[in-house]
Amino acid sequence: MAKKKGEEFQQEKEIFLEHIQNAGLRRTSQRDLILEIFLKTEEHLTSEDLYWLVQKKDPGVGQTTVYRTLKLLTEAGLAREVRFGDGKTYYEHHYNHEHHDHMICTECGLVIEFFSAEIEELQDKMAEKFGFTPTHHSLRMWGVCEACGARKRELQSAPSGAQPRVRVKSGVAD
Amino acid sequence: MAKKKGEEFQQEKEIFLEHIQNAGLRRTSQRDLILEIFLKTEEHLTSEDLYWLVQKKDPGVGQTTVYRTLKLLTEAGLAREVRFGDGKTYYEHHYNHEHHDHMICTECGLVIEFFSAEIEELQDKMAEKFGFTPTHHSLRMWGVCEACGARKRELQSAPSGAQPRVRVKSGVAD
DNA sequence: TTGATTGCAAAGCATTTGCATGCTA
DNA sequence: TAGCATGCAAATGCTTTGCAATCAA
Repeated sequence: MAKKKGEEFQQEKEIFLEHIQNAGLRRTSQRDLILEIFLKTEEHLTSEDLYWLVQKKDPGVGQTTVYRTLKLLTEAGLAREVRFGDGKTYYEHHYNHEHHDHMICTECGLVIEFFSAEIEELQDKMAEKFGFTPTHHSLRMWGVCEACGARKRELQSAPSGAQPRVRVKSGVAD
Repeated sequence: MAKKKGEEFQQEKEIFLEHIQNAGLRRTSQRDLILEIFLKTEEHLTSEDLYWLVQKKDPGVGQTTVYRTLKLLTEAGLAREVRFGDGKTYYEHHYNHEHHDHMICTECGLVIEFFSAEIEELQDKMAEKFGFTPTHHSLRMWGVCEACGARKRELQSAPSGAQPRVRVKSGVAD
């Protein structure tokens, strides 16, 4: 649990530095800090989420820099953008993380990550059938998670207390 | 080709009227016109696309009404919202249209609709495994379509002439 | 008549951009 | 020192909302 500062995520940090050098960019304290906090947070977070976390460490860092740095991390292959249908862009770890897809509970906002090799295979087969060469994809399912399903079955009409972290807007999909 | 006004899409129109009545809403000339034009257009279109088409028939109709009516059509089950990654919301026909997913060419903007019962089945199986009850889903693949792939293979370095209808932003996904 | 509907303008939100200042390499 | 990076404010793009006037039922 107790690790020295800077000892973790060495691989990721090297990747970032390399990307920065290859692109002729510059290393800054802000970028270091944002990367550090991003790597430490094993959740889906928005630019704003990350901004507030960064604020706690260094109130001088601006929103814009967080936005820009997240783009950078994405380019470097460390982060991946995802959307769950509430209009915000979430970021998740990408490096050393197996590709996966998402189920989103429209009741409590829970996000379940899953992976199915069979589905991926069928997708590729489908693409091939159309002469399509896929570079990336996104599969999301919305619905009700186990806990919310059970809760709903019991208390039929009571309004839920906790607010979902991801509130999906109106009727349909994305 | 020559069909009398009002003879087409009777089913859809009835569904719309029914929905309007059930919800205690009112039938208006704007809604009729917007529905009419939406039904006639067998493409993915944004609220703005539809707005301009409507404008040609009745310049008095406002953007807002188109937005609101598209939401209405979605609620009535006649339309479905889709996003292709350019930040806009597209609408497609939903009634009497088999559910399908999308491949989006990041070169020319071509959108291919496809359906795979096997994939759907595996999705449901996956969901079940997590105790998740899905209500709807979205599967999209981005990549290069057949034509663009061929074109790229030939003229390696010439810039493309036509602009894609759907221009996918920056690096990643959604 | 009543209350839903419309269209305009203004507001909202998440994100991006312009620009003067600050700082890496 | 050159020019990338930063942070602020302003701008953007899509969508929603407030509101007075209009109109369907």
